[in-house]
Amino acid sequence: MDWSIQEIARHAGTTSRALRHYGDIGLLAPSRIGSNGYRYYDEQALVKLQRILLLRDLGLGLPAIAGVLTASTEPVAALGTHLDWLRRERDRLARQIAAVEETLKALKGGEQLMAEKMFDGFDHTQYQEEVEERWGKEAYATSDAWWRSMSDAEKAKWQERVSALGSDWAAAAESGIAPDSDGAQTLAERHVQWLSSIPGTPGAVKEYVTGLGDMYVADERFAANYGGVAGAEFVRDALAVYADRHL
Amino acid sequence: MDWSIQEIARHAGTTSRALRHYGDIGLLAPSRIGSNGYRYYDEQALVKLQRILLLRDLGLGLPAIAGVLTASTEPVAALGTHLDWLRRERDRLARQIAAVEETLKALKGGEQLMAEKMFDGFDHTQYQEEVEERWGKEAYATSDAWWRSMSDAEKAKWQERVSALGSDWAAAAESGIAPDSDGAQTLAERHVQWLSSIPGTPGAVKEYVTGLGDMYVADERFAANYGGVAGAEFVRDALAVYADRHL
DNA sequence: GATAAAGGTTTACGCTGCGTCAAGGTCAAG
DNA sequence: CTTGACCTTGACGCAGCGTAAACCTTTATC
Repeated sequence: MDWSIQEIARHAGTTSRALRHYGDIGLLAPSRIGSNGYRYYDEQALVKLQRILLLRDLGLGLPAIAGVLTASTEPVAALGTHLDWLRRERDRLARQIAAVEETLKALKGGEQLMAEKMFDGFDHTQYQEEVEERWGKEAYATSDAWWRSMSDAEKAKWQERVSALGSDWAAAAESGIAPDSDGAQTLAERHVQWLSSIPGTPGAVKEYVTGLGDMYVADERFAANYGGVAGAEFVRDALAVYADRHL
Repeated sequence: MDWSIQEIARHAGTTSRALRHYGDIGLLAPSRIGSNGYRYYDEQALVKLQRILLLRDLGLGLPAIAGVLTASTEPVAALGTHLDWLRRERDRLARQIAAVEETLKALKGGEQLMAEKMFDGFDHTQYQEEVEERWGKEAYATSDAWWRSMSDAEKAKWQERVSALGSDWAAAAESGIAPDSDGAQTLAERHVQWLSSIPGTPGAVKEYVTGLGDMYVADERFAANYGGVAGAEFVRDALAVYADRHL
């Protein structure tokens, strides 16, 4: 009482190719192989195949399925792990959808929306003098050209990154951890990397970084981005430690 | 004013490997290649790279990004298409999560829950005589062994499929479409495939399929699964047409 | 008994986006 | 001259099969 590969494939709602694949990876061997090389499957194999397909429908990977089938893994454990992964994936997708929606909205809304929010409040024209004075005209021109070349979508995304960094700093400052703690230093590293990604700036240069830290504290327009003066002080201290250690 | 591959990679927050990859696929070429073969990137390249990374962060595929960069695709269109895909993926994940959760619940809940709901109301012991009479003792024994060998999770999944099929039939019947319409015939095919997946049954045999159709109408315990007698009649007619055409 | 239609076999590339060796040049520093 | 850091070009690996390619077997038909 057995079936050919096509027959069992139709029975179970899959393809002969998949069955050969399962055979290749040792997940489900034919119950019998004819002298002509044909694969034949019996009822036991069909039952096993249905278990495989069921678990696969739930999204489990073939190795995980193999674990369950050989009883080397508890089904509950395997599905539990899998469920965690599914939920993380769902959350990731949800965030990505939100980001794309925002980007699209910005794209359709027009350009000038972004102009004021540049660099998260760091308007190019508004701060032009300051930047030129501190870092030279060249730096400003380069940075400006860079910003202008970005599309709205890119500007929006940039904004997102900037504000994410800002709120992370604010949260860290409020949590009461030390500026030289691992958590704060991780943020400092992100901050420096972010700075380095702006063309026309000195990037990861000690004086530049510490100088900026001072500026954040001194100028409340900047401080606002990090949860006020207290937050800015935290940022400054963390950056100073980081610069001292790595730059 | 240009950077080495590592430098620009750190600037932009990616890896040198990715940059080589982008070069290989023609997405972003180095602005200059030294006599030693080293890749160098200038500011224009950095800007382009940042656009690439931004779009990639939104989940766009590299080919789609290439389309946007070469201005052969509207960013709004590309992101719109992408958004649709993201949403479908999210929905698929949500359904899968629900399925896994249900399966887990069933697994943890114990075994006897399923025993009565077998075959969506088609309890083995309850209908044993009927099955034996119609299809012989062997068929029943085979089918029974098959069912018993399944885990709760598998039984649950099976239930799900059965009830999905039933409600699809009921909906089709109520929608007023003809039994020989494409929609109904698609369901008939699913139905036959489902039947074929039960070991010990004749499977896709004309007499078996049409006979079952008659049984669904004659026995209201079965008819209930398809939205009552009217639904069962619809199923019977659709199956008859299908059997006539394909079996 | 010849022939054609189904169905079977193995072998192997393709897809996504790089990570990760492998094997070996280049370059600045000690 | 030697390290060590950084660069190069291949090329495999991953998940799960889809999809030819090239070639037998079995089955149905004439």
